Amino acid sequence: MDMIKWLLEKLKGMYGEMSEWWPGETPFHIAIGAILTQNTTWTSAYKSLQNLIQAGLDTPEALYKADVNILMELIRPSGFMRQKAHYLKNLAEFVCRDLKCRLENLRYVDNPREKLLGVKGIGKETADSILLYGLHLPYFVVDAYTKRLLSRLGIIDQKTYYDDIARLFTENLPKDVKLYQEYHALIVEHAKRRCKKKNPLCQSCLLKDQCLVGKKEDQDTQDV
DNA sequence: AACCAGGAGAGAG
DNA sequence: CTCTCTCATGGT
Repeated sequence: MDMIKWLLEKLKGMYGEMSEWWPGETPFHIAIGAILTQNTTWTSAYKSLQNLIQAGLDTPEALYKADVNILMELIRPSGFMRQKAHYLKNLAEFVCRDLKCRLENLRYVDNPREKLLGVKGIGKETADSILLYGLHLPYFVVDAYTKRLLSRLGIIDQKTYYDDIARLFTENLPKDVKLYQEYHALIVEHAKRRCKKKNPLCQSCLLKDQCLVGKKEDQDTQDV
């Protein structure tokens, strides 16, 4: 009855291995990308990230000193430029002030997750993304896809909290960073493939979390 | 031409 | 604590 492990095997069978799913040369690049990709596609976030790298604003020091108006132009492609520009500066300020300008030092402090959550602009998913993909620490990333998929499968209901969903994974899987990384990647990869059919219960659609065309939320909790 | 994308913060009740 | 609103741009 371990749906978590069952789902993992199912997804692996469908999409194969997901190695190096989150590109990034440095942990700080991962962190920047995590903020930039909030509620946008990775391709858009990637353009902004490249702009920052090209402008030499991809280090905590440079970002900390950078002019916000310049930042806003560079990250325009990924949307929400006004707030994200400040979010990036908040991140840079935190890293410089509390971590001696090295994000890697977050490994050696107590409650690294709480420290990240203290930065305005870094919520739970962003924090966990930084920890898991940037610092290779065993935190499970939960996003809207994860929540929708699990609720569609009847494993959880729609109002289950983030931390409870994350715990569902960590308690039913070996504590393995690579495994956490791949599992989340598989869920996102799966969600990106839009379902052609409209029947949410058809066998081929069973795992699709966007079978209900045009509906962002399930309009009811129809039992299977 | 609506709809959504690898969310988060702020405000109201 | 639980909704609801806003934020911006780019691609179907």
